[in-house]
Amino acid sequence: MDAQQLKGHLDLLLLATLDSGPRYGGQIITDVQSATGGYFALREGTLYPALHRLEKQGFIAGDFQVLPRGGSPVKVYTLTASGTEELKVQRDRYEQFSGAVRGIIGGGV
Amino acid sequence: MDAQQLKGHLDLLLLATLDSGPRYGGQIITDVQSATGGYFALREGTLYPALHRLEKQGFIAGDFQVLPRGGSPVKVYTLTASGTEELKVQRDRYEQFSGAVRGIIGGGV
DNA sequence: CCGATGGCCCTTGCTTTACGATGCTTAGAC
DNA sequence: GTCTAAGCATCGTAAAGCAAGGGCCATCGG
Repeated sequence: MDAQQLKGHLDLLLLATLDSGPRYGGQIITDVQSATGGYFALREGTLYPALHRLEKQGFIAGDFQVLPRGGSPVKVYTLTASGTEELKVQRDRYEQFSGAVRGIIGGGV
Repeated sequence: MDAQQLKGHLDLLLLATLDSGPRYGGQIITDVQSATGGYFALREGTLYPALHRLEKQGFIAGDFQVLPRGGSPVKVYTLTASGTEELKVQRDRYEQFSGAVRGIIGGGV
């Protein structure tokens, strides 16, 4: 994977991941990796600042919880109402981006 | 358009654009913009450094020419053989990237 | 009871790269 | 000779993912 390739698309991926249910950091990394066939291998230094950005913007909400299986409390992130809206916006923006790229590499124009 | 969205994909767009024929700077900007319905509006400060990168890597070759319509000489860039190879590689990489994104935002997983 | 281990969370500095603004060079018009 | 315009090039800035390191807490082994 190319690091630069991910820039500008990470927020979309995180919002979309949380759209299917709340998760904590380690889970997000695992799920993103498995959902993309191992293509996106997020690092902690990538994930946590991104989560904090999204939380600051009110798109997701973090809450420390103790899991049923015990262990230390983990910070579980949940998509908020405005986060659902933002997901829709970012999805549309990605479709525009994707369509624009196809317009060049696809048509040979 | 989001600036960050373009990161890591610009080289692909430039190679693909030159794949349909040699062009000079101003032409590339115009063609990319029209081929994407105005979505990608490249700036000079974005284009020229990128062209120099690609030229340094041997993927494109620049040559000053005087156009039939006269005027100052313009630097016409042509896709090289290794540039054609690179285009194929980058195209595949984009397909992987796109598939990975779809795996997350599409399936809702 | 106490130290070691591991998972999870967070932070700091680095690197890459698109962008904005600015300047230079050349050719043609007057 | 002077002036204008198009195209080419460059410098500084900012955004964001990455690598590396540190701290905390619960569990495990001695």
